Amino acid sequence: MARPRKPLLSRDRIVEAASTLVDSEGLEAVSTRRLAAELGVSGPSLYNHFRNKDEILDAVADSVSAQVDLSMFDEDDGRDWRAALHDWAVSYRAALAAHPHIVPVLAQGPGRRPAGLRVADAAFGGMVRAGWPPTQATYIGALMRYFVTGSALGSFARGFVDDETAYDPADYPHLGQAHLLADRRQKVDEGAFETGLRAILDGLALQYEQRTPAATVRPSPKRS
Amino acid sequence: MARPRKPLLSRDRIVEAASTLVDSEGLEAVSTRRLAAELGVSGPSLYNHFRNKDEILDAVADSVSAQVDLSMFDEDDGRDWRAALHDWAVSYRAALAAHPHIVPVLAQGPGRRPAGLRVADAAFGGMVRAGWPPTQATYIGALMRYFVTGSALGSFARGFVDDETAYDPADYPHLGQAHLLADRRQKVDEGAFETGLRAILDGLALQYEQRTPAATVRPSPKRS
DNA sequence: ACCTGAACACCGTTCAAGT
DNA sequence: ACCTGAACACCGTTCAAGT
Repeated sequence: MARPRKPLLSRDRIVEAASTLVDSEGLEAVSTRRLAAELGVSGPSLYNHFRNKDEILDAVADSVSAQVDLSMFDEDDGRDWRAALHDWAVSYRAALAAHPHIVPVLAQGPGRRPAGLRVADAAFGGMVRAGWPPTQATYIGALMRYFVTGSALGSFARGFVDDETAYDPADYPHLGQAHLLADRRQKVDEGAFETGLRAILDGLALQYEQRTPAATVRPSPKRS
Repeated sequence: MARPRKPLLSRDRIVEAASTLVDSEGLEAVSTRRLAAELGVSGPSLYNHFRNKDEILDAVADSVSAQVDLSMFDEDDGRDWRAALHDWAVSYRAALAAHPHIVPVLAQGPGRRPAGLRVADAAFGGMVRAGWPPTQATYIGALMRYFVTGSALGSFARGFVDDETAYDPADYPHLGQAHLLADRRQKVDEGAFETGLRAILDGLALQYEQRTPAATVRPSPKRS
């Protein structure tokens, strides 16, 4: 056929097909040839739209970042910084959990992914407006990302073998067999996320009270 | 040559060579053929010692977990749970930071990696002995792992392009150009880790005070 | 500009054959 | 038991050729 009058491909179509493939069969199922076949074209066609395979995967990862709700950081949103951070973390984690196979790509720093940077930017802006010093605001955005991506990636619920005999209790004196069951593992992930999120927010609240009252942008929430 | 009287390979030698290769040239440089060449054997030889390439990488990851200091959870260590958790997190992160290229493998849950499970087991045991209820102790081990692996993996210091013009300020109104410079990024990682760790420990301390004083592991955990 | 087939330099893994 | 070369079924990417 060679070149058709209407392009067969577009970046969006490629990203969409790649996302579907990643979600249904995992990262390793994505080869340029397989992906091209899924799109009804030959492998090298993709190189008219992306420089290489990594850029395609980056774009897939970024499309997940784009689904993270950032409205809690809007100027006219009523919530205080703590509630905003909480809601953000929950939305962030939900977005990643919906596409677990791409998380390893997404977790590797915001790098050159626009939506990933937008997430960092929004959180930073929200914290500064709430009265956090810029340096601290940067740290908060980063540490929340560490925690959320870490929890989405390093889930207890994944990577275990569902064969209790694979884990000798003598090797792990404290870790009961119960911890290694599938049901239990998912509860561990949820509990650990909630516990960790609460601890982070409580701990940040202490730091907020003690912060050097340098930059306040609005009336000032002060301590209650 | 075929089979020599003394085996040319061993699991340890393979893991060592793979680690060196991962550290020096990154994950993608590790192919079974390249690794075998580095060891002076042919590719398929590796399959006498490992079932597949993934098992080799798991072993490399586990050798990093094995370097995490766990002595702070020893029965006769004087530190309280908070100090133990702090020192553990710092040692944990240092171990990962020393081998950044294998972190994506390591971060994917403790799975079937013995040393990874031993890390989880030790932390759990230490928290229970300090008076945390078992459920909370499990959560703490998991959430700390999320945070530490997330910070080692998702570092701001990696994945950025060192070309300021690549990031249009109009796209990220709050994120100044300064954030995107290499020096700055490393400081962000350190600051974010310290700030996050402190927040987690402070927050957990609040939860510790309010915990249901149900289980203290010795003399007898039974409440009834 | 955008797609193609052919080609290059690789992969992971299996397997029969050697000792 | 442990290594080999050959082979299979793949890879990512380049490139000249087609429209």
